Amino acid sequence: MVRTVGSHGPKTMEAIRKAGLKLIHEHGYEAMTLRQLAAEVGVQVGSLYNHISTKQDLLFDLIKAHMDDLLAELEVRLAGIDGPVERLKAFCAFHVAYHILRKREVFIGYSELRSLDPNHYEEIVGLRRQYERRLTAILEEGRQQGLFQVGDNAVAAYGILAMLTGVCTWFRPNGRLTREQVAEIYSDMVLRGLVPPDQLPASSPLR
Amino acid sequence: MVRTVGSHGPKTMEAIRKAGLKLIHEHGYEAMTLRQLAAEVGVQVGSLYNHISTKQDLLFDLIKAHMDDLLAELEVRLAGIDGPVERLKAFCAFHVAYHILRKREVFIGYSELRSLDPNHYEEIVGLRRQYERRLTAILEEGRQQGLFQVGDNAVAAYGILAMLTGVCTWFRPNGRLTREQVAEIYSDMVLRGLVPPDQLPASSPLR
Amino acid sequence: MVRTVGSHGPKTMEAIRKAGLKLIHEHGYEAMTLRQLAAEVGVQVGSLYNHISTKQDLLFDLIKAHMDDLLAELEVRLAGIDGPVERLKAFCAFHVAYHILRKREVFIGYSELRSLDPNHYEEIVGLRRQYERRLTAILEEGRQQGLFQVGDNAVAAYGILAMLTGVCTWFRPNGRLTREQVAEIYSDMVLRGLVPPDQLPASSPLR
Amino acid sequence: MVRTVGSHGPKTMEAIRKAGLKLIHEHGYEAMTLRQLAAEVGVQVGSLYNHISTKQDLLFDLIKAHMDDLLAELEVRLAGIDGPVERLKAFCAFHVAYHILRKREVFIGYSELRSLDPNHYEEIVGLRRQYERRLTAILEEGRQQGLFQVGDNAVAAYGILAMLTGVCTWFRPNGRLTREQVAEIYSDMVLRGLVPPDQLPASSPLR
DNA sequence: CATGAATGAGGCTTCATTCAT
DNA sequence: GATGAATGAAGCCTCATTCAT
Repeated sequence: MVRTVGSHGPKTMEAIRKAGLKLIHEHGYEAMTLRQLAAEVGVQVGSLYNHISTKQDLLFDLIKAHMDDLLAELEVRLAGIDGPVERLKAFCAFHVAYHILRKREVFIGYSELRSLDPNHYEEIVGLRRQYERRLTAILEEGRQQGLFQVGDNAVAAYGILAMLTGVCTWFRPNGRLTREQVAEIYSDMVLRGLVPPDQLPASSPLR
Repeated sequence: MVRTVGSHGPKTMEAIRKAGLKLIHEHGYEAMTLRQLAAEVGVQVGSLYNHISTKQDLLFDLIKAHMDDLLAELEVRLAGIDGPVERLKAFCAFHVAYHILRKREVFIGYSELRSLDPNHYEEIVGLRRQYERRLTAILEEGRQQGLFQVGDNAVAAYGILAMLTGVCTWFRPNGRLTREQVAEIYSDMVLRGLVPPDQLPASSPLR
Repeated sequence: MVRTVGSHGPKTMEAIRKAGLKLIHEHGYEAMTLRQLAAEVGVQVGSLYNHISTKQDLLFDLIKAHMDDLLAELEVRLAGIDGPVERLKAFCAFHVAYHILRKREVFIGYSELRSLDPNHYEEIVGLRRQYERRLTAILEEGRQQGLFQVGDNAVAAYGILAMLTGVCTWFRPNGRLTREQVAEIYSDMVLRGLVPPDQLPASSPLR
Repeated sequence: MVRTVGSHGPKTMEAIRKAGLKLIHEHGYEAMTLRQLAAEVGVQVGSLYNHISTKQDLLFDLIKAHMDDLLAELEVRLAGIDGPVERLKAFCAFHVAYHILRKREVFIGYSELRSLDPNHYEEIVGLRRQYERRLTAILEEGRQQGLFQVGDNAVAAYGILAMLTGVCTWFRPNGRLTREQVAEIYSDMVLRGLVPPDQLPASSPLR
């Protein structure tokens, strides 16, 4: 249990967020105690309340910040990319990369939804729907242009998201495959699941 | 909220398991209290201890029983089916069906792993690996026979499992699609992600 | 700090009420801690919650029981007594006696009103008004019969109640005066404050 | 809720006393928190300690100042008044007026005595006794001159003080009666409770 | 087997107070 | 003189677990 003794002043809030992320990821929100959190930060339990208003609020803050980032970075990534196939590839690559790099936020964002207060829950679910709509819009566009063969638009979106997100479960930074390789493999799988072979871009080797 | 008031005799243990499943699914293991459980069963808290030895043990029992069933039923389903393509289709259909029918067990089996004691954890993870090996074996067989084009065997297995398992997240019993339709859609997506078009069985319309 | 070690079973609730009365009287509701209460009862803090639902509820219970008793016993005391003068004397005697015998309940009933939840507060204030109306009814009756000379009915009632109630502040069980003597002195003062001398009953010596 | 935002300089202490008076009256000393106090003053919690040394000390200051004022103003009021009957009337009128005008100080001075440290408690009780002795001296003088008929000197004093003080409980500034009328009514009641009718001054109509 | 009550640890939160800036 | 953050104790309450009846 690392102890950043003497963390002080405006840095404390950042330390709390970081420690909260770590502990909630490890033990779950319900199982994490503020004693653990305070110890990890290197501070007395009561001092936490100079920075957060409630354990519940800390959870919401973390998830909200994650969702905001996710949406904002996706926007940046898709900007200027045209055509459903290229946009889908970009989406997949982005999703995999983000989910590898911010594994813990992602995990918490999914698994601790039920620990949110009803109001907080609604807000986060709304953001999540916004994100999903980015993908369904691409699928719909591709379908209308006759590029994608999709049994059901929504089912396909759910399936794709679940598959891509699964990367969090097993990816290890120093494993056999690099982040880019994994993104490539997944993008391929998704595209081949949707695009008739003769429409596949030449750049996608059937390796 | 079913409440088997005054449940007696050997039925109580069954009621506890059922209520536990429900409550852990709703609130999570850490968040569920034995008071809630007792109330759901229609019994006083102390009485639970005539049937379970520990809250932790109840969790393990539920997950273990689920894993045993999963493995046993898969065995039954694959029995007598030959050829990687057909076996893969059977696997997908089974996985989807089971995950739809026993949503709560499945969810708990994934999300509450971290709440298990180390020993219990190891045992369950072992069973889970057994299950995954059933899939990788099929993939490997298909690859060796030149039927599947897989970038990476393990990555493909993880991707497939994550995608199929995702069905729990969104499937609603009385929704637009039947269980069979969903199984078909998913099987298709998986097969097309792995099998070169000319190898696809005629029975799989590219609808 | 007396410790009734081993208090058990159905006696515990009674012990809690008794200890609560004592401690709230001594330190005030806000200042009394459940640690103190549990220690006084001879029990762990958590055990209190097998008998009370909340610190606030204990306070309400104590005050409510006191008000119910006060009203019930007054009814008994006034039963069968006729005529405003005799009824006023009986009221005074009863009030003084009750307030001497149940000093602590009385004190708490006054001073901790503000610590009650709004709902509880309203209920108790309603009962208190009922009690005051018993006195104003007597005063009004006496005034209509020309027996009492009262500047203002309500002011007189408040004045009388405040005076009589003040006995709690100073009376000591083994002091110079007996409970009956004090009741007599107070009754006299009240009657002489209201009744013209020629209407005073012969039984009230101007000693 | 007046909020003197940004109160500066020597005015802050006065604002603290005023806010303290209000909040202790409303919630009681134990229930009032320094956070509430600071908010009411329009200052951060820590800043309070530039003006007070302790929460306990603030309480003592407020009560002590009240008692000092009470004694000093009584002295002024009684100065130059001769004869037990007139002095008693003056005492009653003063007591009622003061208790109406400084309701909150009075209330706190009674009800928060028990929240004082032992040393502070003794000092305040001493001052209170000084005040009571002013009344008993008048009663004793009247008795020796054969003007008052008192069953018991001390009991009478307690009774009178309790009655007069009770005015705090119900008087409303814009109610049916003026402060002067109430003082008159109370004085009458007290005098008639003590003075044989033939000794009553002509100025006191038996209205 | 069920119950009700006890335990002791620990949960989140708030408190009065201190002190560097 | 004001501020914000730290402290450590303590607040009420809930928990899983035990056990006599």
